[in-house]
Amino acid sequence: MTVWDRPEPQPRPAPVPLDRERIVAAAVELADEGGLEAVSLRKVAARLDAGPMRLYGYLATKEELFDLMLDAVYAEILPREAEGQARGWRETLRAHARRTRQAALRHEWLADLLGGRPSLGPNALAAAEVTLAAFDGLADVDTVARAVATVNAYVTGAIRREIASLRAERATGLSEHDWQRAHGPHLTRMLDTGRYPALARFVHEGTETDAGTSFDLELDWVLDAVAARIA
Amino acid sequence: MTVWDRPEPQPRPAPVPLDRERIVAAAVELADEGGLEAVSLRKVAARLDAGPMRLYGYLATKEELFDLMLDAVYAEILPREAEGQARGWRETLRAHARRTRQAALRHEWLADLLGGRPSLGPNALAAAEVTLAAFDGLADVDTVARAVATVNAYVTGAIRREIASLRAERATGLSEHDWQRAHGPHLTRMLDTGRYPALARFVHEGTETDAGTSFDLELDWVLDAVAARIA
DNA sequence: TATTTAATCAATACAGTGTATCGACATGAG
DNA sequence: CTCATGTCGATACACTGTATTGATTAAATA
Repeated sequence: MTVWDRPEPQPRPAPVPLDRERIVAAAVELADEGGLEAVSLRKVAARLDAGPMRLYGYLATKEELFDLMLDAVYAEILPREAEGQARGWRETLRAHARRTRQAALRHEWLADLLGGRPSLGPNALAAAEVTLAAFDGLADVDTVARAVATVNAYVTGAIRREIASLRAERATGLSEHDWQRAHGPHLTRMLDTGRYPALARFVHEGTETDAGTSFDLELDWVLDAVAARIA
Repeated sequence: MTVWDRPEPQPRPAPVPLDRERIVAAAVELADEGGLEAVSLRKVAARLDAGPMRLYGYLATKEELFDLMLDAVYAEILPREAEGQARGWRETLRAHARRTRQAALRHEWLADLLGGRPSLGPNALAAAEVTLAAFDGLADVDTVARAVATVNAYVTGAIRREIASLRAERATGLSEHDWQRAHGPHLTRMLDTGRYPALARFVHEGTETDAGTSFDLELDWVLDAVAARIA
């Protein structure tokens, strides 16, 4: 019995009208401001001028709130009606991946939720639908499923990596490149031990590439891999 | 100033001798038994017959404990000395990915930590070193960095996905295939709405493939993509 | 060796958490 | 107008991470 199975309680002329949408919106606000850890049922309820226990009419547990928040973000990720299926699987997947990344930049806590549990909300399903439909008639179901799974795994991992280093940068106030050299004297000291010669070369000689560009380039590698199996 | 920067306190003839290794071992035990959420500083300390505050001589914060736990797992992931670099980048990367997955099956909480913050512990660095060294002389630094980043992103995402559905299965006591059909009546009902025709086809017609096999196959796709750019 | 200094320890305390319980209350039905 | 249903919010509980504080111990000095 998940959130998606239980109907919302009927609205009542209460001190403050309440529904899941409002609850989730408040939670998303809090998370945008202070990360997932800033989301507590008490604070969410407070934003809605309600007692904490009031929420338990709409949610069975805090995890369910996270599920709802995630699905709310999937709503943002869905393609506009306009940009239809006419563009082929590759463009569809690429666009979906990039929108997901953009959503994660707007809502950094998305990185903590992505891939954390199966997403079965209506918007997550709709996103899956769009993606799968883009392969209609192009390959057998299992190949398509594998293709989508592979790309999604990459997207999840890449977003987590990017957000993780974004947070680390923010915590130290340095760019990633500088941060790698200055992060505590630790990394520098480790590299100077000579125990990581290859790694040292990469840290020193590597080019600092824009995260968005890296994401797109790597994504293209993965899409190429898929293309090779679809054709 | 991170964990890696601070030396361990000198051992003292205390009621119970303590060091980071022992602390991390206790934390890992707890996490193996009850997941990350079962790890509290109080419980870790209790396992070591120590007061909770005692740990703060060895850790500055709970997050640091997680960092140490993650690095402890990286130690398990490192290749045995024997199986050296002679096998080429592809085998090196593949083996690393599979060992990472195996570690995640032993320590499911790894899925929650992977990609969560930059890993700069000695073992994580050693793992990076081995991986990067496998490309020595085969391509320019930036290409190699991109290759490794892509594969790692896939591995992170794929492991999270697998552990997530493993947990969901366990929670409902059903196989994934059955679970998709039975998960709350929700998914079934959603699919029956006809709003997700492509998705419905995949759920009904898709073959239930062993997770390990899927991981390996998809990994090979990604490795192919890398190969195409290295050669 | 005697005394001071420094460090480590455990206890206490605090503010916060998710959620179970339960009495008060308001709403709809009869 | 009365009664039953079901929601609401207060209280309570067990637990969390960690700041603070004195006591106790070991090391350094005289």
